[in-house]
Amino acid sequence: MANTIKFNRDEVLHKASDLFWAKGFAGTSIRDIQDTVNMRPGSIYATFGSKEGLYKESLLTYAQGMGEKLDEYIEQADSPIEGLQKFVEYIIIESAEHNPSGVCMLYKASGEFNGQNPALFEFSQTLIDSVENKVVQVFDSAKQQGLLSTDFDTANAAQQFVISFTGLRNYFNGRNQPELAKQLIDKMFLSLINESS
Amino acid sequence: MANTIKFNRDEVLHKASDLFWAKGFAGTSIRDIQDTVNMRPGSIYATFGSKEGLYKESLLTYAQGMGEKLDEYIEQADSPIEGLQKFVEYIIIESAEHNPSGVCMLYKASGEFNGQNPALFEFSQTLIDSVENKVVQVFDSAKQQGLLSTDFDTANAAQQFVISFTGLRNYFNGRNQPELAKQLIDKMFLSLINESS
DNA sequence: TTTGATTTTGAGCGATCGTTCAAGCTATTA
DNA sequence: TAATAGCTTGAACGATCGCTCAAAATCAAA
Repeated sequence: MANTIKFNRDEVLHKASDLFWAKGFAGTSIRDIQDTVNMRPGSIYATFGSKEGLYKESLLTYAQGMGEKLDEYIEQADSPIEGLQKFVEYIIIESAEHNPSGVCMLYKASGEFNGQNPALFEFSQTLIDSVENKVVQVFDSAKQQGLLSTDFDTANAAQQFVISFTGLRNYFNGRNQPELAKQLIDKMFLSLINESS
Repeated sequence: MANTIKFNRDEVLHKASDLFWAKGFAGTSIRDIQDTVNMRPGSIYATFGSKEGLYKESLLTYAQGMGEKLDEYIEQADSPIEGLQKFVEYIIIESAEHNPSGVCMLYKASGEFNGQNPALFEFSQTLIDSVENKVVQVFDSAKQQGLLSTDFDTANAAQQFVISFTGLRNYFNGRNQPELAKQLIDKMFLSLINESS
């Protein structure tokens, strides 16, 4: 009945996501994309509409991928909070060198688009909010399992977590000091547990 | 003997700095620069060499300007640490709306150039390091004035400060919640003082 | 095997990019 | 006042930008 689609949408989005993550929206050209996803401009535009459309889906792909990674770490760990900490160590220390960028793509987007592209800025903010909400659920889950005191403020802890995590991630962008990073991550989780109850 | 220079170098650099800060390096065109600094391309290139050269000087101008602002706040305050806190409140709360960008230009640069432009990345890292060094001096100064215990770890406090500050700044990028910001800044300084001695 | 709906292809559009440079202008000196 | 050194000007270069679309290719249904 028709010609069939040759590319794998998810694969293309992951590759585009990594490229945008590394080079930013303005710093990435459609020809860069063509080369890394092996598609011709006509197919790209037929599928994603525009550079902005492709970026939007790429950012969502990034956020979902991170969410899934976090789920994996939590599932494998003995407790939700231990899983969260292992996830942080993975992001800041283990995956740091082979990652497209040392900073969170969501914050990179938020910083690039604030005041420049309201639609993409708002979209990035929405995803950032969903991250914080997800972390609240992690703490809630730990609380339900009796791993945190009953007066533990999970919303406050999630907020502190997001702030400290992005601070640490920025600090170790381009800095290769795994043992220091490990120290500061330990310290961060200690403060998190102690100061929210 | 010759025609005279018509522009004010410092004024031009501050305007270029604000533009680069807002739009990023890749997102800013020389024609954008021409319009905001009111210079023709020939003059710009005769003065700064290239877009990269102008950016480099603009980033330095930003860092110096922030350093001077911090000095002002410290001079006006009763203690160095109070000055530091007022400076943070100025950056995150007061100046937030009329600032070119809600995130630190140094970290924006660091994030944009890591893996893309080694020269500019290294330059941004150098300036970031100098910020941390400056904050160490602030804490040292407070210590010398007897405002901190003798075993207060100023290097550690400066490191924690830089991490928390950038975390907070990113968190409040595009978010207008001054009272929450004030709360979290207070909390940050309390932790800073208590945990480094 | 033919038909036809659908996807892929890639040359190329107009706009904009960073940058150059010959020509014009300006203020000091002789 | 004429000469000249140094700055400003802006047209224009080749490259690249995001994007379009007619033509070619593909595969299932008839």
